[in-house]
Amino acid sequence: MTDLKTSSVRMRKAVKKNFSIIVAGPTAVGKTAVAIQLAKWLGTEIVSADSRQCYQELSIGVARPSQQELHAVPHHFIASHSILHELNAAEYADYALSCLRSVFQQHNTAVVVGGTGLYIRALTEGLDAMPEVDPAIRTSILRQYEAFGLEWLQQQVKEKDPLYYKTGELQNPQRLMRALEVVMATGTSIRSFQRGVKARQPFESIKIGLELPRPELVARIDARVDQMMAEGLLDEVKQLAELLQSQELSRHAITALKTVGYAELFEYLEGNDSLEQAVEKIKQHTRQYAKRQMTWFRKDAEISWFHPGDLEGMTHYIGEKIK
RNA sequence: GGUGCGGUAGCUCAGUUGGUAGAGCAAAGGACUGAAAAUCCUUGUGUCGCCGGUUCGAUUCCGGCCCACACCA
Repeated sequence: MTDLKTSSVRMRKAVKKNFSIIVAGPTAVGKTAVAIQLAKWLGTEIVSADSRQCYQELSIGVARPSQQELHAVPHHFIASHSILHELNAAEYADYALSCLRSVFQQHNTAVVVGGTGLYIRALTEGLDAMPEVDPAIRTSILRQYEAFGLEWLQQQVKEKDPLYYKTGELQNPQRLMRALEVVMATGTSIRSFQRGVKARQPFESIKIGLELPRPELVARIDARVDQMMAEGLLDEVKQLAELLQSQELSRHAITALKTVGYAELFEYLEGNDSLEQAVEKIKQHTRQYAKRQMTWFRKDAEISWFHPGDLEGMTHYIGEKIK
């Protein structure tokens, strides 16, 4: 009798599974609309995987979902953080995972949408555990790099982390500084922490990629940038400039402001470009960004690709997977 | 009409003391483990404005023409 009971409980546990429907794709392809439709269809909530829509201070330029869209389906990781406290992929993974856990208390599916490939990977596969690095070490390295340049950085890495020097990107200051801060903090090469082990997450991922023919995507990007300008992106940037001034901060010190649509308009406000030039650059840089996103997502063999209008195809595909 | 400056890669320009040319940006492809809308890597044949002349050889020198800009009339 008791045996039977425990085995049936076990059965139910084994059958019960949580699914994250991951919606990925380049910027302006139409992810937001698709995610909302899918979330409604599944009767569940959305966790964003967008490294910029999470900032309260950025709205028009990062194509944050509208109030109406946000009311249609509960969203997580949208306008939830401040540019004054920047986050990274690891913090995102922790945050998003706890969002998913709470969604899974009520539902056995969740929709994850976003164009930030690294964040999606961090959430679905986890990141290797890395040692804490004293922020003072980081700032000191950054200051010295700014003072002495790339050659100094390369020399430091060569001396302190020859393994990274042999295998890393020697022209990429961000990576070199990261490698350097880790050896300086721990005495051990960053390579020894990068195990590449996939974490076992409390859900199964179903990855959906959205794709449009390039000319169509480019047309959508151009139209969306024009619309952002019409909606008052320039005012949003001016407000940011005021915020920076009141905090005595340089925009260059805040990575979240190195965002397409913002950096170019700051250049305009600083008198380095005409408004027309700035807008043209926003379009250009958005195209380049979309291309980088496609490069990232294309090599993920787990993604099934759909036209953003093919909702039927997506629901059919998801239905097969979760039944 | 005159004078000056220029016409070289899709764009902005560098250069060749005569042996057919190279940067930045754009474009295309790629990478990516705590900055990721970030950061980085790879890829450059183009009647060197047109027509003549000099020369073994002209994009480079000379002449003419066309075009653009500036100034003078």
